[in-house]
Amino acid sequence: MATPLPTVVDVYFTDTKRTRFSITTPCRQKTNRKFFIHCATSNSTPEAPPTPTSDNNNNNKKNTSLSDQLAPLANKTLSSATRDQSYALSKPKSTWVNPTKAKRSVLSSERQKRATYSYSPQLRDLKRFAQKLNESGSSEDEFLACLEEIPRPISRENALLILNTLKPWQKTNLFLNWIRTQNLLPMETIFYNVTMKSLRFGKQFGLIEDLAHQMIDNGVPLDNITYSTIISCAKKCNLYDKAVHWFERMYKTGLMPDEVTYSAILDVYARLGKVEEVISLYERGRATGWKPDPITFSVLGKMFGEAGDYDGIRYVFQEMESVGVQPNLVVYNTLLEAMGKAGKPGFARGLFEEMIESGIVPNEKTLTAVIKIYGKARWSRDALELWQRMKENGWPMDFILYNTLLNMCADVGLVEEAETLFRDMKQSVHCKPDSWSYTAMLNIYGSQGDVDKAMKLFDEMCKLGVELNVMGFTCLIQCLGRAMEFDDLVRVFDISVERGIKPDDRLCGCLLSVVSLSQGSNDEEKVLACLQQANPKLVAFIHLIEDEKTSFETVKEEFKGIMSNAAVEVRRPFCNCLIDICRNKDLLERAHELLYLGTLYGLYPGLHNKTVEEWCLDVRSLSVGAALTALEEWMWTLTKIVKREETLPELFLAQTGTGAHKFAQGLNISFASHLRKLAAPFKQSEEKVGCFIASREDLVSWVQSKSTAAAT
DNA sequence: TTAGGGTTAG
Repeated sequence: MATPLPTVVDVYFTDTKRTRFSITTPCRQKTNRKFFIHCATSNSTPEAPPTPTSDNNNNNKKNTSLSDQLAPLANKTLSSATRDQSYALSKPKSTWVNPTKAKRSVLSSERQKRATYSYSPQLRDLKRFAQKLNESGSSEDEFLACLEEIPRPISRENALLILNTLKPWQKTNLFLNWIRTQNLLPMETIFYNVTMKSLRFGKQFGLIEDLAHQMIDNGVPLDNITYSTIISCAKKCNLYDKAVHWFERMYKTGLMPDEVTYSAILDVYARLGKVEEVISLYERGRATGWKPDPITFSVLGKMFGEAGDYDGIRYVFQEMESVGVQPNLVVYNTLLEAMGKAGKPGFARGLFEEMIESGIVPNEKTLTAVIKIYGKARWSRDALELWQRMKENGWPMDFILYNTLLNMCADVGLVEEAETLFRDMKQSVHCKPDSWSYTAMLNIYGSQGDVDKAMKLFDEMCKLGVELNVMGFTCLIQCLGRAMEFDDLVRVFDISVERGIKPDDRLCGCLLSVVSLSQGSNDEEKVLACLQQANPKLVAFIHLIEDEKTSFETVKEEFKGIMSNAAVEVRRPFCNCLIDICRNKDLLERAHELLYLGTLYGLYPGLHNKTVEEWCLDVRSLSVGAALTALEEWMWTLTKIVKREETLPELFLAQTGTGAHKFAQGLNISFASHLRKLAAPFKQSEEKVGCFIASREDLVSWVQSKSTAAAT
């Protein structure tokens, strides 16, 4: 569903930074280890730790069932379907405040012990037999016929050996069923657990549930291993509600989860985005003496990363330090990924170096995460240095890492490096270029405007049968549009339609930008016809705004409709292109209306920044047309303020940026030229590139000279 | 993998 379009008022409130939590979890163990995260300052003051209770929790819960004890948890926390955005991370629940009352455990302090078993001495012939079963026909009859030849009477150990060896899941399941129906052995939990593991491989959640019900019906107890297998299978099948259902059932039947089951369910809530529930469960566990392990921290780290919640990530570090857990490779990988998602490339770099210093060797996932972060941050030097280190140290590579390196090259504009890498991939045995690799190359050539190479690649893909997806087509269309090769563009678009590619909002945005480029040429109609197929409403809107008779109210209404239906990430580009289209047609007033509407609906946050000392216009995320419109608007406003003799700051600043992306330069030049046209008193800053500066005196005298000129 | 939990791509 489309995300509702907020107004600036909504944006103001949702963007308001709140201190979401303070750390209340006590620092039980002070360690001397220094996490890099110390460089991030925390304003939160740790509250007093919960007073430890000397008595044994069991004394308090003797007379109540576990499900009664946990009723508040099961009924309130676990079943809560809504996520309160304004969670207060460490606010203790009121039920825990009384320090004289023992806290109820929510998880067992010890992991479930495994029953020991050993295989019979006739291991070899049984293994051979199990192998034969594996190779037998896949029908039930063939399998049962093969079972007739079992070399010896089945014992518990023999049955386990065979169950553990059988694959695929169909055979494991058939064998379990055979043991049960033959009444050869008393059915034990472990038989079911081993079978469930096999079924999980095959993502057979329905069958796992059937087995669980069979256990219940026949009085075979479900233990922590059973529940964690059920939960992890539900997770694997994206059946999170089922995972929650079985977890709640476990509590209701009085079985206490151990740390494995507990972290499995934490992960379920994390994936559901139920951050508050996860924190509540985590802190409840902590408050009753649980020492979480690296897996738990990985779950928490991933959750905060998905939420882009840097405070949350910091909390994970603080908790790890407080508990005395050293991050392992997976925890580092998760937290690196999380840092990237939270938009903290500097901290990610620090964390990566800390990891290397601690002696942990990065794997493909680590390097993929870090290269991606450097690429998105446009840190080409760091990316290239890391790439060099990867080669020197012989760190592991896989095809995802190769493709990530290609994407990084696209992000920072490294064309030759990408070409070399792409050639290496073609020559490699295990990392042949796939659809992702080709798309990355198309992205590079597309951004660079190298039509010949992009089209050559396109032909190569067609010849080799490499699938081209909507993103690949978008890159290609963008490339052809920038090169004004409109006939080829239409041809490529038609091929995409023939291949059943469904145009998404990004492709429409790309076509919209080509419309603005094609204006005034004979090809404008051809491009519009493509856009008409992809998004007819957008074309109707273009016609509407181009008609000078259309009222502002109508434009506003239709604009709202267009933007509400568009994906959030394309709304600003849409608005930018529409403004460009109006300016190309000399519809300046309409351009200003659209900029106003874009601002009203929060598409340009941070366009104006004011402090007592300086006012800044930041047009770095605007198209040329939109930036010039914003500049005009600003000059009009400043003129009015000067004339009204209101308070002004010392300094005025306009930021265009320098086009950190090698492929996206030009705004700076157009902006400078427009400033000259307006004769506005801004000068390119010598210290800060991509910045235009004017003093209050310059501005005031400019306004006064304009007024004098107008009067004479 | 000889019964259970966590990490990589527009």
